[in-house]
Amino acid sequence: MRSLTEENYLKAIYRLSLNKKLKISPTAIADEMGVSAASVIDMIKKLSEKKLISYDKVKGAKLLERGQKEAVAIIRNHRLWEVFLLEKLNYSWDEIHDIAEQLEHVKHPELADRLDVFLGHPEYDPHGDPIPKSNGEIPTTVKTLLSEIEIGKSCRVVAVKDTSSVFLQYLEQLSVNIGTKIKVLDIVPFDNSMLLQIGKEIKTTVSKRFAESLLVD
Amino acid sequence: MRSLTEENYLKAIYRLSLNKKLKISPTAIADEMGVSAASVIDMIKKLSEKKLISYDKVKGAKLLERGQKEAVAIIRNHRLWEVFLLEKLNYSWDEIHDIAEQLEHVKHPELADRLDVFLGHPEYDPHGDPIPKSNGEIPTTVKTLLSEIEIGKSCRVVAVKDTSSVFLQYLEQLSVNIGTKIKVLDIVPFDNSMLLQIGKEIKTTVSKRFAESLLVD
DNA sequence: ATACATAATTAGACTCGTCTAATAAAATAA
DNA sequence: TTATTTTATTAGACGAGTCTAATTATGTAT
Repeated sequence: MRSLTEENYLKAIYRLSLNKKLKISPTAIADEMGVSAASVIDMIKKLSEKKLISYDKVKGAKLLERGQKEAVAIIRNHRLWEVFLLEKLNYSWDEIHDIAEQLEHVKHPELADRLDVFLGHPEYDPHGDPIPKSNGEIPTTVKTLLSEIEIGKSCRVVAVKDTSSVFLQYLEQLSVNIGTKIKVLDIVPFDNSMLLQIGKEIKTTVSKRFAESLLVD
Repeated sequence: MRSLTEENYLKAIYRLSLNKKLKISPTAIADEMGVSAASVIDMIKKLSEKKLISYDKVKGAKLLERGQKEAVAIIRNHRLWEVFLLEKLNYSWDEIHDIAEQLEHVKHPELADRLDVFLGHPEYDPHGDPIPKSNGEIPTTVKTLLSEIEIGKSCRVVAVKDTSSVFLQYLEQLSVNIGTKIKVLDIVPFDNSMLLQIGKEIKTTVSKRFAESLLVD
């Protein structure tokens, strides 16, 4: 059985490991978790003893197979719950993270899988991050920015990159949601503004900045 | 902010308070929680200081207004999540309790209310316990045992009282689920067995014991 | 290569929730 | 009413996870 705290350390180390360049030092983990370096050292000892991570002063920390598996499972839970909160409970983008942070630690065999089925096997969470599969495999992120779509092509919104409320309100105004179909009708060469057909009804022009904040497939 | 442990004590005291006769003594709480009496004493001090409960050696412990409110909120969460797990994730009766035990502590304003809306304002959880309203009001349990239904009357299954797997499998075999309509066609005076019309298809006789294990409205 | 700065580690303390063992108080039985 | 049993309470310890304040290593710049 893994404690809440241990799980959070694994998650933090996982997150840091995504940035291949960076060495996962005690201080890096301390910053990520908002605790003191001393606390991190203690936990590193504990997780190493449990063979969840390896640690060496020069190379830093690294998830071992079991630790990696557990971290990914938690991320999977987190992202599935985010989808649930947004799609089923109509929470907004900016609220779901904190709640999912709690839900991700609820443990029961099958829970993630059942949630996955219930949600219709979503591939991305509402922030555009891929949802790991049951076996721990993480679909290589092929999410595309709307700004990369060519004239004449259509796509569907899978996530937002910017979650500021101004942006979200703008989306709402344009009736853009996850799943909304968008066709790129034209691109203005001057500033790369895009003329879009949003769903069936709306036709509008958006800035390059806007197009770089929407993820589509 | 309430700790997990504090919440569990409040819940335990609430549960004990339902049995009006019983004095809520440290030992009673210890038994309910599966901890030592010494631990309970400590927590009683803590909860009293926080004005969540009152305590007096002779009268025992009692929830104060705030404690009561918090306990009921947790129960509400628990029961709503149970409905979710059963109805949406297709978990079985005997699995939902343990998961709900974890989910009930997830905190966010509106979470319970949104879940309530999503589930269509259920009145009972799958064990037949009433789900407290948002304002803390608990619908007075008017659930009836199937055994109390008169000949010729119809009712709908709202919950089960017995959650043993033999019983649940029996129900499955009879196609009895929450919501299933049952009409009492006859009662055998000898042993109070009941002849039932279950849904449209099935007509069968069940024992008194069976009829006392099903809750209907 | 020495000096200064940063990072890692250790030591010791604190809080929370738990325990066992000892003691005090109350309830019950003889 | 005294003896016995049960319950409440206190004292002291422990593990988990945290902290601050040393201390020791490591790096970096001059």
